[in-house]
Amino acid sequence: MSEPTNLGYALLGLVHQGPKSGYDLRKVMAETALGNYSSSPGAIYPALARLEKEGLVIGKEDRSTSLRPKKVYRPSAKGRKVFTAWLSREVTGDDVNRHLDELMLRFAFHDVLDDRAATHRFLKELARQLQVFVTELKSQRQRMSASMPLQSRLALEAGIEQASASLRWARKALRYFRDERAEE
Amino acid sequence: MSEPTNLGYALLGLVHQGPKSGYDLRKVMAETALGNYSSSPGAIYPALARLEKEGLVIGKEDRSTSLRPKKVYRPSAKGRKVFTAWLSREVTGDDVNRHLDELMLRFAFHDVLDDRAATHRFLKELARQLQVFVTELKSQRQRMSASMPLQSRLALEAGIEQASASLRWARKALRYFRDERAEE
DNA sequence: TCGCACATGTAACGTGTTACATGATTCA
DNA sequence: TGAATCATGTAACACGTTACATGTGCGA
Repeated sequence: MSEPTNLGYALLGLVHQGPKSGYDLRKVMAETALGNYSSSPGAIYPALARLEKEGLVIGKEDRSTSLRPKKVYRPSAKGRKVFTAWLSREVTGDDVNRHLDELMLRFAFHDVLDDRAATHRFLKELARQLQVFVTELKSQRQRMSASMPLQSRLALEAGIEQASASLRWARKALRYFRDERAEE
Repeated sequence: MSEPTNLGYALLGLVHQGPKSGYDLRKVMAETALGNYSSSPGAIYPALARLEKEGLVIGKEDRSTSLRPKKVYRPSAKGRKVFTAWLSREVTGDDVNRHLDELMLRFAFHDVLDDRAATHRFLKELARQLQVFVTELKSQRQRMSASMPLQSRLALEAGIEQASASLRWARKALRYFRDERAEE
């Protein structure tokens, strides 16, 4: 029915790396940068329940250890399809502007695609859109900096620096996914 | 009763720059980087209503132009106090990790404080915490990069680059707020 | 036996998103 | 007269936060 949230996609991505229980997932979320998408039980467990209800993951009770039975999740065929479709989505200007975190999340799981050309395209488009974004921010600075207090101007500067850093990163990352046949 | 959200603080900050209607605020939000905190009427108008209910802003009907009366907001004394208290809050490690956006929002409005020493302290602490954060990310990279797919490793790298860019920016910005008497 | 890590959930709450609704004023 | 802009809102909905609840197995 409805689309997973970023948290949902993060969880779906993690179970692609091997079957995991809710508790396992919580730990990974808490210990890595993925923690930005929350690691609290009040978010994780309902998110898993939603993924299961939508048929994107399959949960199996596991009593192998005599512990309280834990539920281990793995992606379903549909889950794999939805996930790779998400990974393969076009990179839009709006994404770069407002949802850069989601783009980075997608990139972090791009190995699931196992398609160097697709990742190359992703980074290429990301770099292009970041370039546009940086240019926009700079023209905003030019237009408005005279009328802004020093602090606001510097805050805008911070945005420019961060976006520029992302752009440099994307260009550097591109080198790792250059296609074998020189493709441009 | 309850604390304003980032959107609430953004609006409260904007009315410090001069009385503004909901529509004015929507325009500013839509046209600037503040747009990250939403510019949709379904967010702005309820947020303003909350600020008014909490006594942080005062809304006045304005019929000066014969238009449909528009409501113009300005901060109350309490609103100014709450706002400056927010601006003056300590910079914590958790903030840097998960709420860097809020820190930048606070900095962008720091001119309201009109206190160079306070802004200097803010940036100093921000730089310190960013340094800690970058170090943490780098040690995470060291510990885990061997077991991660190339893409995840690069995504972590992106986080490091962004945080480093913020750190460089904070150090540069510090120079603008050096206290007159050399204070360290 | 005491506390900690393991393990899974629920309930209330606030808020942002999307979509809808309404109406005045200005200009072509 | 019709469209664009000014101007303010409401309602349904989904989701994350916080806090709570419950119980197991293990090591000191």
